[in-house]
Parts: sequence; C-alpha cells; structure tokens
Amino acid sequence: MENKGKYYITTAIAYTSGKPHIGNVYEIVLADSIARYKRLTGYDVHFQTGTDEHGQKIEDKAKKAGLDPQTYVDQIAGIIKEQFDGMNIAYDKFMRTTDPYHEKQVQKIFRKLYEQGDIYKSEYTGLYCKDCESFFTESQLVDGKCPDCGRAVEPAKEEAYFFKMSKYADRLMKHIEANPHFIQPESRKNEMINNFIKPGLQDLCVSRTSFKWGIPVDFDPKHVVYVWIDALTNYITGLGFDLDGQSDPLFNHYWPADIHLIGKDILRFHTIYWPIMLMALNIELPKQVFGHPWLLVGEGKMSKSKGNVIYADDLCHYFGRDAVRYIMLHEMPFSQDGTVTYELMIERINSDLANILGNLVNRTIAMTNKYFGGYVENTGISEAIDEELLAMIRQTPLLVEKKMEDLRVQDSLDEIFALLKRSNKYIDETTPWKLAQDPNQAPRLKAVLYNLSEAIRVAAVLLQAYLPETAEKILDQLNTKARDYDSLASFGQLESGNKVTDKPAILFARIDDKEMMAKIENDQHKEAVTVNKKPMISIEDFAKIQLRVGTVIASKKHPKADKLLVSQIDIGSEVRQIVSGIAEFITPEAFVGQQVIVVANLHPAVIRGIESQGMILAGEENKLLEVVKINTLPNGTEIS
RNA sequence: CGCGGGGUAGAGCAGUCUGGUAGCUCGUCGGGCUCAUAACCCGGAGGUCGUUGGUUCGAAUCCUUCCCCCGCAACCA
Repeated sequence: MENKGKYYITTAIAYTSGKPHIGNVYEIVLADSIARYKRLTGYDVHFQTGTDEHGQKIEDKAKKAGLDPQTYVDQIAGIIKEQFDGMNIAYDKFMRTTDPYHEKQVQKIFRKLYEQGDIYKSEYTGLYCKDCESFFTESQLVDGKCPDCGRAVEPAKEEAYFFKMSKYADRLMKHIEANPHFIQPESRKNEMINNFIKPGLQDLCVSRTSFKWGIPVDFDPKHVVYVWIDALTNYITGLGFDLDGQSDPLFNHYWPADIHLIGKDILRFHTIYWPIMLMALNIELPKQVFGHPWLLVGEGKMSKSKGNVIYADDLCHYFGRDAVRYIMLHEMPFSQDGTVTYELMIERINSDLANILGNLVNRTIAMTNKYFGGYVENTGISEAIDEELLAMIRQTPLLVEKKMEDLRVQDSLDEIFALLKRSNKYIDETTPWKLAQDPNQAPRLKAVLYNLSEAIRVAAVLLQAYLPETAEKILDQLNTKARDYDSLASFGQLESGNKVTDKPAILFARIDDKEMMAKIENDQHKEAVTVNKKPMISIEDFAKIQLRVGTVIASKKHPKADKLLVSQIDIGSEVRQIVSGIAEFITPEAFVGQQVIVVANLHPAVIRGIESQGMILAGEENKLLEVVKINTLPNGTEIS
C-alpha cells in the first residue's frame, strides 16, 4: 500500500487521581478510531496517550491512602491502563510523567527557559487563609472572608517562577491567523483570541513551593515544576526529545504532532501556553489542536454516593466492548456535549448493531450456506436492480474518507451503516428465496449473494477502524483475506469460490431493555450501598453523638446559595440556627412546624457566611430526600 | 450583571455561519415478506422550529425583548 506519510496523534494525559470515568475513556476511544483509520488508509501512525502523575492532589491522596506518592501513582496508572486496554486501544506509547527521562528533560527545559530570560523568579501574591493553608482570589471570598472556614484572610506572598507569556503573544496571534485549522472546532478560536490573547496574556506561574510531589527545579530545589511545563511537554519527551540535540530518531520523524486531541476545557493550555513554550524552545508547533465535546451519561452529575458513576468497564460488562465503542463514537454530536442514557444505548445497540449489521451478516451467510453449501461466487449475472448497491459499494470508502478528513467520526459510521441498510433493502428487492425455487436462476442467485457479501466485506474493512473485533469476526465469517484498504479500490475483490463459515455466530445479541434496566438499577443500588459501607463502631462511639428532637419554628432560603435552607430549631433548652442542603426538596413554608432530629453536639461551622449550629438528619437517594420526622415526642428528647 | 452551552414531531439530534416550500435516527400506526437475531422492506400520522417585535418579496436561519433548561463555578455539618 502507498505510504501517505507520518501521522502523530496524542490525547491529553489522564490525571492519576483515581479511576478514569467514561468521559476520559471516550477521548481515548475517539483517538483510537482516528489512529486506526489513518493506519488502515496508509499512514505511518504514532499514537501516544498516558498519565499525568504529579501535583498536590496526588500528594494528598497518597498520604490519605498511607502510601508514598510513587506507589500510589503506579497503582492508579495501572488502573488507567487497564481501562484503556479494556477498550481495545491500540496506542503506540503509554507515557508517564514520572518517567525519569521525562523528568530530566523537563528540568533541562525549565533551566533553559530560565537562562534565556523567559522564566523569572518573583512572588505570587494573594489572599491567604492560615487555617486552610490556601490562597484565594478576591472573587472567591465570601463577605471578604475565607470561603472554606469563614475566618479572616490576609495578603501573603509565596516565592514562585513565572513564564513571560506576553513576549510571544504577537507571534502566537500571527500563527493562529495564518493557520485557520490550528484550533478546532473553529468556534473555539474566537473564544481564545477574545478572552485571553487580546486582553493581554498574564505571566504564568510555573513553579510551586507548597508541595513536594513534582519535578524539582534543579537549580532551586525547594521549587517543583508546576503542571504546565511538566504535563504538556509529554508530547515531545514521549518521542524522546532531547534539548541538547540528542533526540531519538522517533522525535525527528514524528514531530510536529498532526493533532492533539483534548477535551474542550483544556483548550486554552494547548492553544496558548503550549505553543508559546514551543516557540520559546524554538520547536515547531503542532499542526492542529482539536477540542472535543464531553460525553455525559444520564442526568445530573455523577457521584459515588448516588451510585451512578459510570465506568467504561461496567458498560463493557453489560453491553460488550465494541458496542460501547460504537455508542461512544456514534452518539456524540460533533461540537456539543452528548448525553447518553442506558435506554438510548440499548436502543442503538438493538437497532444498529443487532438488527442492521448483525442480522444482515447472519442472514446473508445463512443463505449462502443454505443455497450453495457456503460457497460464494461472482457469476457476473447482473440486473438493473444491482446498480444502486454497486454504486454505494464503490462510493462508501470515499464518503468515509471525506468525513474523516474533518474528524467527523460519527458521520463516517453513518456512511458505513447506510451501505448496510441498502444491503438489507437489496435482499428484499432481489428476493433470493424466490430465486432459489427455480434451478435455472442459480447463477443469478449466486451473483446476488456475491454482491451482498462484497457489500458486507467493504463495510467490515472500514469498520476495522471503529469496531476492530467485530470487523475481524465478520471478515473471518466471510473467510476472506481481502482486508486492507487497497481491497476497496474496485468492486469484486472478495475471492470467488470462497467458503464462508457454516455456523455464523451472532455478532450482537438483541438486548431486552426491561430486563437490562432492572439489572443495571439493581447493580447501581448495590454499588451505592457498598461504596458507603463504614467500619463497625462501638456503642461508645455512637454515644458520642447527641441527638435531640426539635421543632422547626422558622426557615428561609440561604441568601447566597440555592441549595441551602437556614432554619431555627427549638430543641427544648434552646433555639438553634441550622443550615442544611435541602432547599431543592423542601420549601421553607412546608418545613416549618415539622419535628426533626438534630445532631446537637456538632461543632458549629460557617456555611456560605452563615453559622450553622448542628445538623438535621435526612437521607437522599436518587433525587429523593426525606427528613427524618418525629411525631409526638417533646422537643429536647434525647434519641438513643 | 461569575463563565459557558442549549430550547426544531413522543425521544435523541441535523439544518442556523453562506435566508428560499422543515430533515435524519429511534419510537408509533398500517401494509408487505419469510433468508435472518419477533429481524428485514414499503407507506402513513405527528412540528405555528421557546417568546416578543423588527429587517426582507421571503426568516428555524439576520437584528431585538423576554422566558425556560443544562453544564462549570459555589455549595449539602
């Protein structure tokens, strides 16, 4: 096959703070299908993904887990890799930012940028809360106080290194204007220019002293390199880039990247900071940065306590790997977030994968077996009715290519499925079962089945990019060797005289939606219950909690938060003010007069500027919240 | 005025940049077929394109008023 040149594709690297959810995995599947398509069509592809493993959050999480950070990230990186491998991702390189080679290069890059004056030492000033050990901006404060603890904040300084972004702003602007495809989708381009470049680029803080888990600045070791320089450079260090000119041939061959595929939320870092860094290092810029939309599952935010977090491996468990890939690739709008529900997934799997694709393959192979003992042959007996199908067989690869040029993966799949639908129609038009009744029509029947098999083969060859396992199964069932892209160049490359499999396995079984939904709901509930399982406690532990009966005598909405109610509760001896997150479920009017259970000895806290002196017992599951009620016990009664 | 996205048939979306009789998939209803995974094929019903006013020969599309929904952020003692 003709070599069309090199193609370097990357995804964002996943943060090793926990198991990646479906949205992260979506990006990798998308990249994988693009990479596979490019490979199929003759490109020399290098596909890199990986993990971002430094930072405060990881340091904290490791500490909580009682592990040193390296052990912790090793574990999580393993989990992330498992998730990717579970989706059948054919990456060439899995890059980790704790890789010693990467760390060494980052240090060299940092030093060079410092020595040439692009990075300078200064101070980070902000408002600091001593108790929370955090900096806040003016706008984050609540009533001029710390938003976390409500205490006073004071101006403070922290030593830090900064990158002079503004120096390169003009060059970046010119680059963006001269390369209209640099930022994709187009609509994001103006956002970047108007919101960030035009108002003037702020210098970027590129080091921290407040945590240790990072790459140390070698000439000033109390600083660690902050995320930007550390993470973004993975795209070049993963190829073996060396600042002193000793780069691996891989780097010289594949850089610049043809595309950085990333979530739309980090477009700013990839279209402003990253290009400027490369300019400062005198390295070529990537050709394109593509910010894809988000894949959202079900309604509302995923949260562990609700038990509705969705992971790729769970979905594969329910539906199978290629079905999940299909849903991810097909249900995403091009430039808008896509919402996927279980019901929708089941519908798509049944309609597209089971009915249109699976059933077509099955019925075609069944007929080939039934009428000709499994042998396929092109007798060349054609009729006018064949024309449309044959034209589509020829056209589909070109249509897919056109869509893929713009990375419209969903539309590409639609083109392939249009061919499959046409094939189903072709069966009705030619009515093979009627031809089979007349022995004189055998040559014509052979031609019909050949045309069908060829249509399926063409679709399967193309599907190798998106549903690799299924495509292979189909090509195996057809027992054909014609699987590469060149075999689509002309009609009729399915071998004549081939014998198809005599027992075609079902590619995608139909799913009973009621049964499946019941199963999923059951699992979700179990998950929610087990995730929250807490260790056993003694009666003494429980005795520490003082619960009292109280009556709500007044209640109003929190003026500065939409989910909170501020209520006055009479607990017999005194009246307590309590803030609770129930405003979405109960109106203040309905709440007044109710008898509730109050945790009476809880430390008071300030929530969004209002003091809360206790807590009201309530439970929430699946958007249903109930406050625990008492009917007749007098206020102040102790619950035990 | 925190930032952003969106409101088009029962559901999910395309069409909006570059005005010209409103389209796709699923579902639904009716019919056909029997090779196949109760599948496949054909046909029908179903939309005043969120609202107000405007520009235009003509507006889902351009300008304007208002309403609603959803993310992010904040937040659930």
